[in-house]
Amino acid sequence: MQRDLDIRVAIIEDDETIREGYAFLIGNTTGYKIAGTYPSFEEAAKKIVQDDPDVILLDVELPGISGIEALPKLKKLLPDTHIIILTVYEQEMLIFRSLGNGAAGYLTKNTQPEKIVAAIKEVTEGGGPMSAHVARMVISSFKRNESTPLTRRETEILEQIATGKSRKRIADELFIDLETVKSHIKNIYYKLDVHSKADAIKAAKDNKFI
Amino acid sequence: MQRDLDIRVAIIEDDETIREGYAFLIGNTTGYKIAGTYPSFEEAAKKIVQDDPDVILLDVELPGISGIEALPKLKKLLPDTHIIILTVYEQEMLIFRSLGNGAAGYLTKNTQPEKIVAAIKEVTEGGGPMSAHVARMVISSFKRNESTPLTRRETEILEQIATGKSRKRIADELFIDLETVKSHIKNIYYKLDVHSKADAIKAAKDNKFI
DNA sequence: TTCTTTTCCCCCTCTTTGGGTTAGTTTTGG
DNA sequence: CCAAAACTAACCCAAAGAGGGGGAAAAGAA
Repeated sequence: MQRDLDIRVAIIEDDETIREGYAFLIGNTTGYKIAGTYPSFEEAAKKIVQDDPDVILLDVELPGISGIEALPKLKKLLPDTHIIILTVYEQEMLIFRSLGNGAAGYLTKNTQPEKIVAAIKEVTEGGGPMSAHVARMVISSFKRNESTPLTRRETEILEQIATGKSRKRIADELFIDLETVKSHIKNIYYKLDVHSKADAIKAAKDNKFI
Repeated sequence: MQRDLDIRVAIIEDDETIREGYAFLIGNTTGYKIAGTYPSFEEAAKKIVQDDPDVILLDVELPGISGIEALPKLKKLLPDTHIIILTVYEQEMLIFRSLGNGAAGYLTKNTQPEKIVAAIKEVTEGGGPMSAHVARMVISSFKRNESTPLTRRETEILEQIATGKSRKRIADELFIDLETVKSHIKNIYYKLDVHSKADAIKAAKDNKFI
């Protein structure tokens, strides 16, 4: 086995059974090597830089500093290392935050062993491992709520407001009068039961009206 | 040529050159047949049901009713027809929303002819929006630009601004003075070379700083 | 026709924004 | 440890914008 060509994998996971199970699996796969295993981010921070992994498997729910919080810190310690999030949950928010925080991929803990190894290989080659289930969830999150109380024009105007544009600018771009935009906004606020821009944007996004 | 075995393709695209180009290309490929071509959704709505296509190539930016708006209407008219989105720009959000609304795939208009035909074949065989290519795109679209000129605090404040909150409210929620928020915003504007909220949000989103 | 949507008008007050300039404290990196 | 960067805060100003009150005409769809 040529040590220098192996993909070096680190595991940060508090559950010993899972941690050792993954380590055993990966350590016994040709082309892969365990660079280190740690029960928490605090432990990992001490040694992970000299252990120098190519890929880190990171549990989202760690004791102390959570995986989500640890993500940017790990990225800073090891900018070129790919991080794959491990979680039992498959929740939208968590996925978005993980991906937005620099994770290269996302795996649920019940993923089959072969797929875990395949995912590690994939991220080192520049891809992102994403199960069809997760992909479907992410894509469906872009779906609008069809039972919006807002009319087409109101939705359009609220979208523009959400980009930070002024009422005047929206009026100009939609070729309508400023007063018309104001009227629409009054109706939007009434329908969403809010009294400010920020609350309208939040209410609309929460309900997927925009 | 056995008419009944051909894959029937419809094109909804306002640009005549592109429309006829695609029609010529597909019509002259063995196994494919043009079921109809239309310059707008309004035109398509009149005849597309009796033209009965297996696959529809749909432009995102149509005059009148846009492609995005047309998608659910087409799905309702022809529930079993696969729809492939056509776009000039790589408008990620638009593409994702399309996928969420029932599109089976997307193609940019400069795609090579062979790939267009391949994409049509793929969707008729069940390859949908969960292809590795699309999944990769989803992940990369959530990745922040690591070489942001903005500091952590500036990014945080710009994110808050992007939600429509006032400076006062941001100051309160971050437990800092309004004047501090103003200072940060001045620095943000200077760094992004903009002079307004809307422009800062756009510049930051375009560059994936937020 | 009737209802909804879209359009536009007037009034008002108060908040917010963008910009100029300076400066102390804290954190971070070499 | 020291210097640079980041974060914090203060003062000034004019202009623009936001939110809310009321009303009403025109266009479209049901």
